[in-house]
Formats: sequence, C-alpha cells, structure tokens
Amino acid sequence: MSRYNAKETEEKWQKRWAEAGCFAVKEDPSREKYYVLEMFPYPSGKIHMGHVRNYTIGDVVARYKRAKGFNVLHPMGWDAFGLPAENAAMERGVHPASWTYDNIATMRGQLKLMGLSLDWDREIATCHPGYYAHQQRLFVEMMEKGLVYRKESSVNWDPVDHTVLANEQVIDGKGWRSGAPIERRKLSQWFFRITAFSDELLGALDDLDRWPEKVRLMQRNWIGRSEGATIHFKLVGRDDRLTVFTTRPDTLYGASFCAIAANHPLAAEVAQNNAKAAAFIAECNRLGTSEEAIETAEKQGFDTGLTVQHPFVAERRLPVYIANFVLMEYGTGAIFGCPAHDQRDLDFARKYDLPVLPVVLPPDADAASFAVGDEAYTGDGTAFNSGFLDGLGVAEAKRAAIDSLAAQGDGEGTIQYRLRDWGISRQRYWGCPIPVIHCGKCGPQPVPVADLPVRLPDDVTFDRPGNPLVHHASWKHTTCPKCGGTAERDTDTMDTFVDSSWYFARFCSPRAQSPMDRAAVDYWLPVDQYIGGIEHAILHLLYARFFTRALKEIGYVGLGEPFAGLFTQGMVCHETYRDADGKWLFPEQVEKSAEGTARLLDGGAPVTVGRAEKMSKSRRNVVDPEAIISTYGADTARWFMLSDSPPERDMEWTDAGVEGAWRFSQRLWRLVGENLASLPAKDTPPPADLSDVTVELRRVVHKTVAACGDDLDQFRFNRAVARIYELANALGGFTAEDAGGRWALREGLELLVRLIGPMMPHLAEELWRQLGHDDYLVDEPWPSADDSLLSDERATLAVQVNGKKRATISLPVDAGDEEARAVALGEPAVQRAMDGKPARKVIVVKNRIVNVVV
RNA sequence: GCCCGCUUGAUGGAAUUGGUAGACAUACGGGACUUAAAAUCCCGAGGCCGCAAGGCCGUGCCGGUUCGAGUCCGGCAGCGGGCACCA
Repeated sequence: MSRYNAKETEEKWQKRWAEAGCFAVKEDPSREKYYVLEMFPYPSGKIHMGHVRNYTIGDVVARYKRAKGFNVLHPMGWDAFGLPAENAAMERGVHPASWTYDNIATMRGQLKLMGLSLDWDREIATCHPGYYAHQQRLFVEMMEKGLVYRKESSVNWDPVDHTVLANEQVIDGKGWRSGAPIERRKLSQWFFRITAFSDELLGALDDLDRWPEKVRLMQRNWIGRSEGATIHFKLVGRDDRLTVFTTRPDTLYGASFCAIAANHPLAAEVAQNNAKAAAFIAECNRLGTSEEAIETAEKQGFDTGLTVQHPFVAERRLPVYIANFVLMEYGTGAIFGCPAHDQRDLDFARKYDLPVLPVVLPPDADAASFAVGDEAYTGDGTAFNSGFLDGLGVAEAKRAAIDSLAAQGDGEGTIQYRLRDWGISRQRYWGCPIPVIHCGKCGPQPVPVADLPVRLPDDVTFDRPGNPLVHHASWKHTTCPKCGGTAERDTDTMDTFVDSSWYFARFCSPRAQSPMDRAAVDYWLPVDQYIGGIEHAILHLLYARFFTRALKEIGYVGLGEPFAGLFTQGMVCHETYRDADGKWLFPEQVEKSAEGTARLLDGGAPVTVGRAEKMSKSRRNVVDPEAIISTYGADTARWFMLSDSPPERDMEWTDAGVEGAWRFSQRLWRLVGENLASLPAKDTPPPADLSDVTVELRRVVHKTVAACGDDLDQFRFNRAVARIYELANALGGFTAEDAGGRWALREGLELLVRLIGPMMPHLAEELWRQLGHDDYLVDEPWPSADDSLLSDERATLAVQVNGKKRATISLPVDAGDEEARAVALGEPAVQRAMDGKPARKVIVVKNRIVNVVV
C-alpha cells in the first residue's frame, strides 16, 4: 500500500479547483449569501504561522458554509501601505512599491499552497491607485458632509532626524534611530469626526450578538461614555474661568486642588513669564504622545501660583497645578482633585502636601474617626463634611451638586466621551495621499473628483529622513482648483487604518469605476463572519464601524454595521531557545532530547529552552509555513492548526504535533485504501437486516456527523477534530462480517471523508475519488445525520453520597426517578458509604446523577 | 497606570453550560511484528497509600453559595492583549 503523496495530490487538486473556477462567485439573488472574511495581511515578506491559522479557520468556515448551500464570498487582498516599506527603502535602498509588490507576489504564492477556497479574481491591494483613488473620493465626499475637519494636534518629533515618529518608534522617550529625546510638536492635521457617532457606536454594540462579549466590552470602555458635570471655577484675581470636567461632582467639598494639562492654554499663558513653568511643560512634552507613557510616568505637578474659588464655599481657594497626568484630549484638559476619593489625586496630594478631606462616608464607617490613609475610598457611601449635600448617597449628591452649580451659573450636567476624533494625517510617503490643495487665498481645497486620483509620485528617494513628498517640488506645487492661483498639495498621507476601514466593501465589486457598486454591496454586506486577531479588538474594528456609518451618510451603503459576526483567534506560539551568551536561536539550530533538554545541532553546546511565546522574528522562535507545507503538505498544517487548542486561545506550535497530524492523514489514507476492495459499489442500497454491531457502528458514525456540524457552527474545531479521531478509531477497529457490515463501512468512510472536507480538503477530495465518485467533493452538500441513530437506549448515572461519587448504575433512558432511586440505594458501595444511616434526601437528575444525602 | 482576557495530568486540551473531571491527541512506559530500525498494531497511565478490594487528595491560591462547583460569587497571584502614529 503506497503512502499518500501530499505534495503531488495537493498540487493536482489546487489546479483542478482553479480550472473549474470552483470558488469564483457572483451575486445571485436566488441564493442565500454568506460572506467570510479574514483580516487581510500586511505584505511584510513571507506568510507566518499566524496567517496560516487565520486563513485555515476562515477557509474551514467558507468551505463548510459552501457545503451547507450558501453562495459564499471569500476574497483576499493586501493591506499594502505602511511604515515597514519605508524602513526597507531606507535600509536597503529598494523602492517601497517594488518591495511591497515583490512581497505580495511571494505571499500570494504561499497562500495558494494552502489550498484556500478563495475567489482570487477579487484580489485588491490598497497601495494600488485602483484602490486608493476611490478612497480619496470617499475622503472628499466625507469632507463635503462635514465628517472631516482640520485642527492642531501633537506628534512625536525627533529633533535630530527632523522627522515625525510613530509611537512604536519612540523607545523610552527617545527616537529609535537617533536616540535623541523626542519632543511633542503641534501640527495642523486632518481628523475624521468619529465622535459624531459616539452614541450610535456605543448603542449598536448591544445588537452585535455574534461578537465576543469581551470585544464589545473593550469597545464600550474605549468609547467611555460618562455622565458628570462641567464646572466653571472662578480664577481669583482674573475675569476668566477654569472649566473642568468631573464624574464626581458629589465630592466637590473634598476638592483640594485643580490641575491642568501641560498643553492647556492657561499653562501656555503662565509659561510666558515663568521660566520654571516653561521648563516643566517642556519636561512633560518629552513624555511622548502615547497614553501609556503618560499614565505610567511618575505623577508630577507644578504650582502655577494661580488659585480658583470654590463654587460652594466662597472663601476657599484651590491652587492650580500643571500636571503631567492630565490629558488635554479628554474632557476639558483640566480637573479638580479630590484626594480622599481618587487614588491618583491622593498620590498627588501626598506628594505636594495638599489637604485630604474625606467627604463620602463608607456604609459602616464612623464619621468622627473615618480617615483616609494610603488608599482612596472610591466606593458608595453617604456625603459628609459637605454642607448642603450631607446625608445624601453618592448618586443623589451628584444630582444635587449639579443642580446647585447650574442654579448659580457655575456649571452644568454633561455627558463626556473618552473617544476622541480620529487623526488621520501621517507625515509619510507610503500611504494614500490626502486629496487636498492648500491655497494661500482660498485655504485648503479638496481636489475635484474629476482630477482624482492624486497619484503618489514614483520618483522619490529616501536618502534623507522625513517625508520625500515634502521635497518633491514638481508634485507638491500645483494650482488652486478654486482660484487657479499657485498652491501646494497636502504632503501628508492617510493613516493605514483608513485603507482597512472599507476594503470589505470594495471586495463586493473590486473593479467598479466608483468606490463600490450599490447592488453588489446590498447583496453581500454585511460580512457574515469576520476573523482576525484580538489585537484589533478596538482600533481597526471601531474605525471600520465608523467608516461604514460614514459610507451610509454619503450614500454608498444602506447599513451601519459592517461585521455581523466576529471571531478573534489566538496567537501561534513556540518555545524559545538561547545559547550560553543569551543569543536567540532558531528552532532548526537546536536538537532536543527526550528529557526536554536541548543542545546546539552544530557543536552540541547546551541550549536554554524558554517557555512558549508569540512567534516573532526578534526572538527567532519562528517556523516557516512554506517549509512545513513542502515537508508535510498543507492539509497536515491545516489539521494541526485546528487540533487541540480552541481557536480563540493561544496555541503552541510543536514538531510532535505536526507529526501527529501527518500520521493521521496517512492513517486516513490507509483506512480507505485497505478497505476499498471489500466495499460494495457506491450508491448500493442498504441490506434489509443489519447486525447489532453494525447498528452500533452506524450510531457512532451518525452521532459524529451531527456533533461535527454543531462544532463547526460554533468554531469548536478542536472538538470536531477529536470526534473525527474517535470516528476513525471506530471505523479502524470495525470488522465487517457480512454484507450489512460492508455497506455500513462504506457509509462510515464516505461520511468521514465528507466531514474532513473543510479541514483537509485535498486529502478529502482524493479519497472521495478513490471511493468511486467522479464529481468534486467541494460541490457535495454537507451530510446530515440519521436522527433515529442519535439516541441511546440506556444511560450511565453516577451515584453520589453527600456529593462524593460511590458507584455508577445503568438504567433505561426513560427510567423514572423512583426506579433510579431504588437502584442507586441498592448498590453495595452506596450502602457502605451510607453507613447504616437513613437517606435524608435523594436528588435524581434524569440520565445524569443520583445524590443521596445522609 | 487604565481597560480586557487566560490559568484543568508530563504536555495541548475535553467536560452535554451547576450534575460521573481528565474525552481526543502528544510525549512516555510495556508488548506484538521485524535480522534490525522506521512505520504499524495492541495494552497501561492524575497524585498518594495498598498485593488487591478499596481509601484519601486533586481543575493557579484563599474564602463563600449549593444536595452537588473546573463551571456561580468575593478577594489575591501569575501570564498575556490593547492604550488612539505598528499593522
């Protein structure tokens, strides 16, 4: 019996599927559609195991839904703009475009080896003018609807390289290449008005019932709706006021200071004639723009010397600090601090020796003795030390405080969102040019739709840092579309998140002359199942949700939510290896012993084995998918990806696991091959009488069919895999003794082959052919189970005494509670455990358990 | 710092959603086949005590609810994801 030759067979079927056009689809209103989409890859060079996992999962869903009769759209494309292409240009002197297109060619070839059921005719790349031209048009139309505007915003500035840095390029407050301490710098930039949809984006989460709860929760928290109050403090000795936002107006009597952001206008004013304040602000600006850097930095403040008047206690004065933890982007860029009931305020107060006055009394505390130590009290309680608020609960006190502030004209109730508008300007070359022309007379003007696209010029060099578009005179200088005078193009490009915010819509009509064809999107959208990494839980998914709403406003789509179902898969991890000097080693440099120790293949020096971590180039714990596929075949790689670990969890890639998957594919090959000669011809009707063992086998087969379908519906691929192992074990251990047995064996083998179809498509197709079928398995409908074989006649019940299992009993499935009770109490082990005591209570759960309480 | 997860044998995990913990697989041990090896097939196995029957313990840690908790509640620890210019 020959071995299964995966390489040859996979090539053969991939070619035939492509020639037959199995996976090319078009709109067909007579059929129910199903749109499966995996997050499209960034063309970084080669595919990695994370891609293999993502696309395997998506392909199983696509093939399964196809077998279930849906008209399945399953496209692929490239998220092709981005920073790494420019880095490659600077490091290796290659043009970002050729680097990107080369990578796409390589990765397309690798994906094809996986045997994915993709409609390659719909392939798109976001860096192609055929894509970004439409994106520019959408930008212009959003501008006309008031969804785009311009404002000042901070960026990370590298003072040595004279370039803007991404947060990722700022390491410990320093530029990644120059090593120079970075500065915050203000630039005029374009923003999408995502906050116009804050309430909608929040509210609609409730209806996304096929999204993971944790993603919805993260988005809710990100949008961060909070009800509170805006308070206008009178600045002592001045005519103007300091406006703060708070969620705790009930603690106003406990306020001991106000704090403003370093880039608050008042701070700038103070700094004008206070060198120390200016120095402090400069220090704050070195922190970078990321929230993490700001929040983890040591809390620091600078006393401006200004004070404000307490709105409820006229004689009380609160000092105004500039503080490094107050964000200009949130609320009003200013807060009041109540140290007793906010941890950050408490830390600040202790540091600068400010009063800590408790004003909320915990339920069981004593007003005379309650004091705040190192921990602020943030729970519910009763207001005290708070004048007219005394005795009120937190919620009532908030209302009363707001009412009173409003009555005296010092404030009002406000709803505040944490969500900020989306800044999309990037001072970089390799992105979608922002289609705007700046005219000295007319101001910024959108490029007329007829003049689109604004193409990225090819003739650029990366021999100096910064954006080459700025130095490209013939591209940059143009005329104003309004007045015809000399003008300059906007040299910024769009955030790459814009590209990925509507590609799912473009896939519906990838060659349309407009951004999208309305009939096509009406048919295909929403995406029924979107699949990708959890790391995109907030930004990408929120931006895409916003963008879809914007598309609706400008008339391209009729729906608000792009993704009806979302699945977030876990990462692919691998052990890490280091040599004696702590240098990372590739898995192929290491030889492992049975005891788990490892040594260097070259020379045998000892190697330290570290725990499994996300595969990454920097740690070298990577396994090349192409090498795995050429050794074992795509089906083996796919099967291993689906085995063992639930898809939402991180999985560990191991050699042993791949080999196990490979052995199983060989076993299936033998299982069919060895039985082939004894099987009846296909479509032979079943003999009249089947023996008991044959019926037992059919029960296993049909239970597996039913359970596998459920598992695939629920993304429980690892369970489906385990069930298929069980089925293969049952079929392998079955000896057909008569015609009925041989008939049932054929039935079982055919169903087994059909069940593995979505997971190991090439092997399944080949075995289907071996079993005598000359149609494509990919065109076969999903099998259904014979319901009469799904139920058992007897059940095994556990018998517990006081919750401890003492025996098991077998009963007919329709046995009554009385019978179960009698049989259970009759068990010798149960009587022994009862130790002669009477049963006080007997709980019977049908077909499950009997618990005797003594 | 803030938000969100995860934690079950040597290992990945399963557990009908509060009802027999450890399915299935990997690694391991024993056996069969073979001149031998590989491959394949069969058997074993949570830990401790015991010849055995059986007993006790056991789902990261501490506590609670319940006839019954891996599953629910409260607290803690460890690990991971995100934090708006990485994609």
